[in-house]
Amino acid sequence: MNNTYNTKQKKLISEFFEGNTEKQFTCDEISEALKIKGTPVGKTTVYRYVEKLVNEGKIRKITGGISKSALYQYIDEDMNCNSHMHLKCLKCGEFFHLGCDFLNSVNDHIYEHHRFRVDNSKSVLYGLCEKCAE
Amino acid sequence: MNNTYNTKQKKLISEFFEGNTEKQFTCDEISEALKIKGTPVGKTTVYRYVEKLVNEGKIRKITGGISKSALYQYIDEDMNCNSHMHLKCLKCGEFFHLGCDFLNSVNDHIYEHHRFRVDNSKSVLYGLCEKCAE
DNA sequence: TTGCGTGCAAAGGTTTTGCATGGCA
DNA sequence: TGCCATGCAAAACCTTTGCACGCAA
Repeated sequence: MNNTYNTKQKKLISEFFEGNTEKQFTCDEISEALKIKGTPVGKTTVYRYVEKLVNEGKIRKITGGISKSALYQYIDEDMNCNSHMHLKCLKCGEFFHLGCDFLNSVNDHIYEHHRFRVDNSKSVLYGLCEKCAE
Repeated sequence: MNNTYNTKQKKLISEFFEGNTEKQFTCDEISEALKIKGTPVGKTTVYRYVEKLVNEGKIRKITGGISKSALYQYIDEDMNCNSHMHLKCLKCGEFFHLGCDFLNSVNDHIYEHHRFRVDNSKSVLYGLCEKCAE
């Protein structure tokens, strides 16, 4: 079986995400941040555990933006992120949750009329936020 | 100034996209396909020109799926791709255009109520298509 | 004690860059 | 002719893998 042991490293990575729910990080940044905190976790371990967290739906992997490396972000269960859409500004990188009734109905519409199950934990809409559009 | 010369290579790359508007390719695949056709274009040239076409909004760059490398696809002006959303199945990779009145109103809603300008040439929703969801 | 987890080093793969040559205008 | 474009080779990156050692249960 996989990942049956609770280790210090896994706890540190999870806690790092939980303490930074609105930010997004590369694996390298996570490893560096933990090293600076005095609780270093090797980059390889970060890559491996982060992949597992993505598969479990606990964090979001973001690849579409400006960053060359993949970014990872905690999925806060209290925010109900799986039922709303998300935006990311192509210029400043800011990330927005779109919790509103109209948009929550988009996925239902797509399923009912187009027979496609959108996964909000894997989808991000890109464009320009108000500030960056001037 | 940049790219002021019309070369055989640029023409071949553009024509390749125009002749395969519903498919998506990696840079390597484009270079290989042109080589097989007897009109080889170096991989470096493909990377460089494809980047320019993306910046000009002529082709779409797709990074979120299963493929490790970036995929590129022609944006057919006749299909009005900038006004509708797109889906890509995480399992089979199939790509869908979502042309319908309800969904065309989504971007307007996001702009009016959330002050964000979604760019449909840079955004793809991921999930499972009907077949792959069983 | 057993076997999963960790992390270094190395490999693998994609994309970018340097540079000499080639080709457009 | 002047300058941009091409493409090889190499570099630069990001991510994954192999392996010996460490640690949880």
